[in-house]
Amino acid sequence: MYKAPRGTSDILPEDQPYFIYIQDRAAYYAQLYGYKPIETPVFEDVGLFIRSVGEETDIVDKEMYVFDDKGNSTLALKPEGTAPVCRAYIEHGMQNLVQPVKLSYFASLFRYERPQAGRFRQHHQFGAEAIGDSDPALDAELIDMIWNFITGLGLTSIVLYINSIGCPQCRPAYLEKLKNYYLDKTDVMCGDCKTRLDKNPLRLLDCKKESCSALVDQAPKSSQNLCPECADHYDSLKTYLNLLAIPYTENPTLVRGLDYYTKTVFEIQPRDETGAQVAIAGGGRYDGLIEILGGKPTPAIGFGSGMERMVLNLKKQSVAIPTPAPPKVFVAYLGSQAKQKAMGICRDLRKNGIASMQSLSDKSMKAQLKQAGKSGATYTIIIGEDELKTGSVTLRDMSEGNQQSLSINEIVTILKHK
RNA sequence: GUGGGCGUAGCCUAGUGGUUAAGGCGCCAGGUUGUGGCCCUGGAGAUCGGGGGUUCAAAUCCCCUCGCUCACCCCA
Repeated sequence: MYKAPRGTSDILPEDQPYFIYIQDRAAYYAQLYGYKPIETPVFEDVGLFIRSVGEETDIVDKEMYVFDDKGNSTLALKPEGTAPVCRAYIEHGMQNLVQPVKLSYFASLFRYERPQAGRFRQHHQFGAEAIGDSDPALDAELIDMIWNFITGLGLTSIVLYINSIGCPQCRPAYLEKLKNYYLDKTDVMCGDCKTRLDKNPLRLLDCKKESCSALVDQAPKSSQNLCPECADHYDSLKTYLNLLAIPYTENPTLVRGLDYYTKTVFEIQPRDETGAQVAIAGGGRYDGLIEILGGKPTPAIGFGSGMERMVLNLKKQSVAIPTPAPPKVFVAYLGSQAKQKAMGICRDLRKNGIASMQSLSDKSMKAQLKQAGKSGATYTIIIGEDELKTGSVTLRDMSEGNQQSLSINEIVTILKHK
């Protein structure tokens, strides 16, 4: 028996309304804030991700699906959405458009990792990137959009965390300070943190281990070690968020796993979650990325939001979502002549935009009515020998249970007005 | 990659060494020669995740393996 590969899943009809709902709302907000849709390939040159996300990150180091194609290109299923959009920005000369260029996307992303609650090998994100403007007002506007989008879904008890992790001017000095702080404490650090000290010191700050939390509390914070430009940027962001009435929580231990982030970083999470992989959305500024990828120095900011995690929280919070409309009409028949009439009636109903179903395989009337009931149809049209003789159909109201005889020629017109 | 929990029909669950593995939901059919939702009756559907071992006898005990799941790392 074949099964869906580990970490992947079929999004079955019963879950589709959630995804459709989220996509609808996302597209609405993207449009509302002036973001234009873009779609990039499912796979890209592997170098794009190595250069942008960072060689030392887990995403590149151990989570990418990499393969060689028959033309000896080394490709990777995209593990994140920002780098491809930046590649497209550069490739299509979008620096010649009015800046910032605002782009939004839906994408399947692939990471080879052990699945658990809210984490998969293939998942879906809604993301947006605003490229070509360094003003913190843009940061605020983007955060405003994602905040309104997520709260607009009906999710409650969510919290927005923000932080600033500086820029190439101020971060090196901060990282030195951080390392020096930890250097003489290695005997009380957990094993993971010892590795982090060497490999990715920023990560020291979000160690969840009880034993390390005291160290984290006392550790120097990036937001207090910013250069004047970054400090101004962070202050302005907070001013603008206040102005927009977006509730935020400064979180000095919020760091992001991708190398390209600068200045502003943020995450949206459900409140009071004990588990760890709870971020519904995350993003930040990446002022150096376009240049790294071969474009002119261009500031930018973006975010990604996980659709599966939104679904998870919508279900957890029992948020009512729009359900798809059932067919209005089910057409039941008895006999081969009536079957032909039934098919014609269905065709005419559909031509008039009336969603219709019929059974097609000569089932008993009882079975057909049962199927009609299950389908949720408002009405059932019944056509058998009696109706054929008189050129009529029987129209049954499925919730009332009553029925009437109507001319076969009028049935479409009548149903159009029901 | 590391650690915990769990694998019995499509779904949920009973059975923890002894005949043909039980029930509920769902599905199909009949009760109603053309009428759903309630009820009644019947039916289909399970190599008890897979392999090996112990035993007269294994869903049940042991070993291995695969899968699912939760957590860690990391991330949406």
